[in-house]
Amino acid sequence: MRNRWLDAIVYVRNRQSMETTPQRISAAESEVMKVLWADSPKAAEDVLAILATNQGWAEGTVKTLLNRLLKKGAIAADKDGRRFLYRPLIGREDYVDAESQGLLDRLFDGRLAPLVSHFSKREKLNPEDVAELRRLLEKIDDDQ
Amino acid sequence: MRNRWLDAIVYVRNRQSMETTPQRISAAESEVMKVLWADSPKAAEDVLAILATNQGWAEGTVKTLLNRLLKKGAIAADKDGRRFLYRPLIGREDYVDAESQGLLDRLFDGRLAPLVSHFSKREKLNPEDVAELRRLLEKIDDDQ
DNA sequence: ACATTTCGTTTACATGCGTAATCGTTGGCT
DNA sequence: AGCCAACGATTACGCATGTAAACGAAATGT
Repeated sequence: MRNRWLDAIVYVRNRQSMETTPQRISAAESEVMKVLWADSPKAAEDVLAILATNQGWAEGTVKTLLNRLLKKGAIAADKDGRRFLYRPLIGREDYVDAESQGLLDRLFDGRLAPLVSHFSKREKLNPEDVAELRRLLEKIDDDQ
Repeated sequence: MRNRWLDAIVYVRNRQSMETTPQRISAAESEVMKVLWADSPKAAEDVLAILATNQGWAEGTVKTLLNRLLKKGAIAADKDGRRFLYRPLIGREDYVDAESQGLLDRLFDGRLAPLVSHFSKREKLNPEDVAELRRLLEKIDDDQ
């Protein structure tokens, strides 16, 4: 059973080879994605400015990550004069969705309630959280 | 800012060096942990029997993983005649907790409600899930 | 025109991980 | 006593990742 990629979360197809080559977005790469999701397109310089500050990364690091994301097809680069502007190709919602579902699948039988239950048991829910969840459920009910 | 291990989920201290060396439990390793959490102590043979079936792993693979977990201090091995019996040193609850919290921190500002909200927006909540969540909230309220 | 700056591209390198095979030791069988 | 089987320990190896530095080409300033 090929299960090397059971944990593959967000993946893309490599379009030069027709082979299906799922590629995860790594933790470091996802920091870059976050920056682009927050506001794009952005030049490498701007991405660097943000990540240098909030992750302490050097220029080379950010460039490598941008390139790896390009190869993985997770972002695109559009020429803008002498430089490129980068923008995400995969949506943040899809990414979040896949990551979350992956965690639920691995740890909670794919369902949300057991996760909430776990948090409750571990006393990680303060009254505000509970209130917020309650409001959410009400809204969900209203909607249908 | 050293943040290489921001994502470190479950970690242990290497006791020969006093250095703090956080080590994640990898995906494959966590499969071994699952087996031991389900029932322990267990001989390598028994762990293998399970993982050979449900992951398709060869003997060498399982032994490597057991050894890596030992080195990481995530499990212990107690001599039982000529063989060893393995048992977890870190609790499943702690592991699950750290993994879950890690995801929430990375994607949902550390809070649970936004995750639930995300699932709801993505229409990943069927009525049963909603009902279950509602029951949970009631129970939580009752408890305090 | 030439030197310099600025980008993107290529190369680097240690460590972790998935996935085993092989080695070595020790107890048991004949 | 010697051989075999069973187990743990050691070694292997390619790919991913974190973390860059070095290289090269193009644009810019002088």
